[in-house]
Amino acid sequence: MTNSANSDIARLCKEHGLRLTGARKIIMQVLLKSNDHPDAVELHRRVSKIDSRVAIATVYRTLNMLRDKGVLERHTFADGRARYETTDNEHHDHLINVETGDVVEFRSDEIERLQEEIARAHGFEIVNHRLEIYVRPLEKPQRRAGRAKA
Amino acid sequence: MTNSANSDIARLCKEHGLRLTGARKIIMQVLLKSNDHPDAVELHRRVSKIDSRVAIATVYRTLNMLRDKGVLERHTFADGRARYETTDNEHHDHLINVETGDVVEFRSDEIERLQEEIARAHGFEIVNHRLEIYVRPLEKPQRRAGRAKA
DNA sequence: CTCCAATTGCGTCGCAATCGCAATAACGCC
DNA sequence: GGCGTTATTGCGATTGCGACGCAATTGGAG
Repeated sequence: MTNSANSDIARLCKEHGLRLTGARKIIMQVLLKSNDHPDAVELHRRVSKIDSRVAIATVYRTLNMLRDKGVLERHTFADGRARYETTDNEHHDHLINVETGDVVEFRSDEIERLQEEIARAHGFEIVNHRLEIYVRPLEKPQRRAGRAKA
Repeated sequence: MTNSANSDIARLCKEHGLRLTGARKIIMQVLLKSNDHPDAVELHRRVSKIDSRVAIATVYRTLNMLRDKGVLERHTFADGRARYETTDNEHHDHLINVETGDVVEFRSDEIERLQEEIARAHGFEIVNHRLEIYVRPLEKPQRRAGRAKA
């Protein structure tokens, strides 16, 4: 299992003319197995668990590099910290659970299309966009007047 | 012209039980006449032009206060800095011209509705949302292959 | 005019992110 | 395998935005 990931990482580095260093290996390995949307500090925490010598500056540098190469995407949600995810084939937007911080991905072709329309109507073309919906779990339908207990 | 603005400001302060101080008068006056979406530093720059003694900390404090009172909205676009605008009656989203930094407001009921749908479909209710479309002016239709001149 | 709490200005802090630089380590070459 | 070159790293310091503590100032009610 680590095998395929390893070769992916090696290939990625080769393709972009980057040295396959220890820090890079670990950081990319952690990234690839992260399905959530961790921030740099959280990533550093996970990386440190594997090799505590890796500096957070290196995490930031690697993250920026991978973003520049198009391997990663960086999102800055309302809490301020930047969070990362590996670029996937298809664009998507985010639902953010304000109670837990969890992120759910979604995609709406209809919204995408409407955005295009709006931009064009204003004489623009879209470079990029971001749509974040901050949400809270729906109360389960209750028999009586539900009251959230403190 | 300064008159009506002045009374607006005075009224705002009264309504919220705030002292009508010199700094406040200037900051609010600058805010009311700003149609763009300035950040705190830019606001401070403008305020300083009127009274250079006003500290940026006061600008931040006033901005936060006004946001808490619902008079202002704070947006954090992709560049990181928070930008402010006076709250208007109706929610809107933003088109941001990446070449100039200019901001255009728009609203799409259809997009709003779709968001509701999506959130509900995932078992959430919307607390808040933000949609920013980063755009670039459409090339004017040209006769020949248009080339943006440097 | 007086008094006192609200407000301000200044300096400092906190946090995320970046940077400069000396030390280290990939990797092409032999 | 050993070498030399140069990218990369770790460290500490720094930046930039924003917030805060505190002493000095100042609205504005009486």
